[in-house]
This record gives sequence, structure tokens and C-alpha cells, in this order.
Amino acid sequence: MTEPVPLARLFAIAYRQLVDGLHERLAERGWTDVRPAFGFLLLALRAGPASLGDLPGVLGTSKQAVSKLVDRMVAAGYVERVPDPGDGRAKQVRLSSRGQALLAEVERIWVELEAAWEDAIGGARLAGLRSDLEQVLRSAHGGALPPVRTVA
Amino acid sequence: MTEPVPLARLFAIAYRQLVDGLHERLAERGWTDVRPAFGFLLLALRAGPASLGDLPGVLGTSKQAVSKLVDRMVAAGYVERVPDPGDGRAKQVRLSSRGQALLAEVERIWVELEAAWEDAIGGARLAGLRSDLEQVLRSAHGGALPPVRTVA
DNA sequence: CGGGATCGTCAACCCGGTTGACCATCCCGG
DNA sequence: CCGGGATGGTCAACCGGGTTGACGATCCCG
Repeated sequence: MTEPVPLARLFAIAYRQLVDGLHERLAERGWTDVRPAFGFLLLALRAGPASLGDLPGVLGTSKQAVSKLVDRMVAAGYVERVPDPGDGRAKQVRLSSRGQALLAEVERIWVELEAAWEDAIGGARLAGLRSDLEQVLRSAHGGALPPVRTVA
Repeated sequence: MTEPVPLARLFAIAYRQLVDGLHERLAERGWTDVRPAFGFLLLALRAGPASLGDLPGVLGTSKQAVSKLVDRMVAAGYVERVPDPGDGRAKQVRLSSRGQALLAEVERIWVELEAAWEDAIGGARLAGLRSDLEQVLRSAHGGALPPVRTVA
């Protein structure tokens, strides 16, 4: 064991495990048309509507990718595009009521899944894991939590 | 902060950060045709050649996806397909010498990147993070480290 | 020896991302 | 007051990596 499994792979496994668990539970509760990518936009709109132009910086993807993601989520009825009142070019994106319900369900499931992790390693170590991880990510990004994919 | 950022997102960010760092450094050192997906196969072949049929269980994808990945890596000169001596249907996959050199470079870079993390949170907390993470992943999978994507 | 199981590939498709081109709108300077 | 960048957003074409279904080749056992 001179070279243990790379940290990156542990993170990949952990991520998949949580996301798979999320969608499994969502499907069980009737949310069958939720794509994994939806979660990022959902979370970004948690604090309120956002201008489409601001989202690439938050999500860490191109504006075209954001546009396509919004398209899908509009088609699924989770968000709405509304024209910006003060700028004829701009549009805003906001959660529909169905989107808000989904967000609430997702947050409930995160709590459940993290509770399962607590059962495995205990609350103290889980809290430490979270805070250590947040610290190292923030330290590499000037104190703020970076987007998933560092924006180009 | 009733509901902090989900753990899953922290893992996604951490994963991207490490993988982006890896490929940045690889490119700096002349490895310009390495795709992110290569790493998984590289690691799987670290201990020696493997039968193509065994890889889906290790990588957590379908055998067709494995075949396509091997195609790409063969085209890039990192692995070789050799017929299984004892079974006319089966083929084995093994690292070429260039693949071994790449693997060595990748492992060197992981060490460098993890050293940077140590600078941020210290060696003890990094070690704790790793072992906690490994423990919770193993506990959900009967003691063994699961594949990235749980096999169907 | 023949029929089912297994190994691997091919083909078609999907999702989520990219880049480049483009139109509509804003806004500022001559 | 207008004309020309700069900006917001979409469309189109493409790519990587995954899926499922179908299929030929080979093995193995009754």
C-alpha cells in the first residue's frame, strides 16, 4: 500500500453514492423526471430568482449549457423564465411552485442520507469531515466556495 | 444556515478540483491527450493485466462502455489488447510501456496535489478525512471499496 | 456433437457539456 | 440624437462518455 487509492477517487465514489441515493429516493416518492444536473440549478435558485447571465459564474459552465439546462427544467415544469423588467435582453429564472416542492424534497433527502453517514462514522467525525473539506476548498479559492467546475 | 451546502456538492467540487489539477499538470509535462476517464482504467490495471470481462465490475460501467474506453486508450497508445491464451473469446488488457509511464506520472501528481491539501488543513486532518471517508464508503458496501458507479 | 451460456463488438441513442455564429437590446460618445 | 460597440441569450454542430439491444464467435457440458 505504498500508494493508497487517490483521494479523487474517494470523492467520486462518495459523490455517486449520494447522488444515486438521492435519485433513488426521489423516484420512490414520485419524482421520476429529475435529472442529476437539475440539482445545481435548484440550489442556485434557492435564495431567489437569478438572471440567466449570472448563472454561468455560479454553476461553472458556459451560458449555452445553462440555457439548455434551463430549457429542460422549464419543460419539466421546475423553473420559469421571466423577462427582466429593467432590461429587454435579459431574462430571469425562478423556481416554479413545483420546483420549490422538489427543492424541499431534495433537502429532506440530503438530511436523511447524511444521517445514514452519521450512523457509519458518528456525528463528530462527519462534522469534521465536512468542515475540513470546506476549509480546503475555500482556501484554494480565496475564502468563497468555488463552483463545481471552475469557471473558464 | 439551517441547511448548509450538501455534502454531495462538496464532493463534486473537490473531485473536479483534483481532476482539473491533475490534467493541468499532465498537460504541462507533455501528456496532452489524456482524457479524464483514462484514470479509472489506468488504476484498474495498476496491479497487472485484466480480462475485459472483469473490468465492468471494477469500473462500474457496462461492458460496452469499457470496450469503448479501451478503444480510445489503445488508439492513444496507453493500453494493449491481447488475446487470452486460454479462451478464444476473451481478451486481456494491459498497460503499454507508455501507459506505465503515464501511471507513474499520475501517481506522482496525486502526491503533489495531496501535499497541497496538507498545507491547507494539515496532515493529521487530511489523514482523518481520508480514513473517515474510506470507512463510510466501505461500511455501505460490505467492507470493500465500491466502484465509482455501483454496478447494475 | 449440438445447444445454451459467455465474451466482446457494433449500432443507435441520450445527456450534458463545448465552441462559434448570430440576433436583439442596451448604452455611451461624437 | 444617432450609430456603433458591448452585452444577454439562443441556435446549430459537435464531442465524450455513458446506455440498451442485437449479434457473431467461442466455449462447455449433457
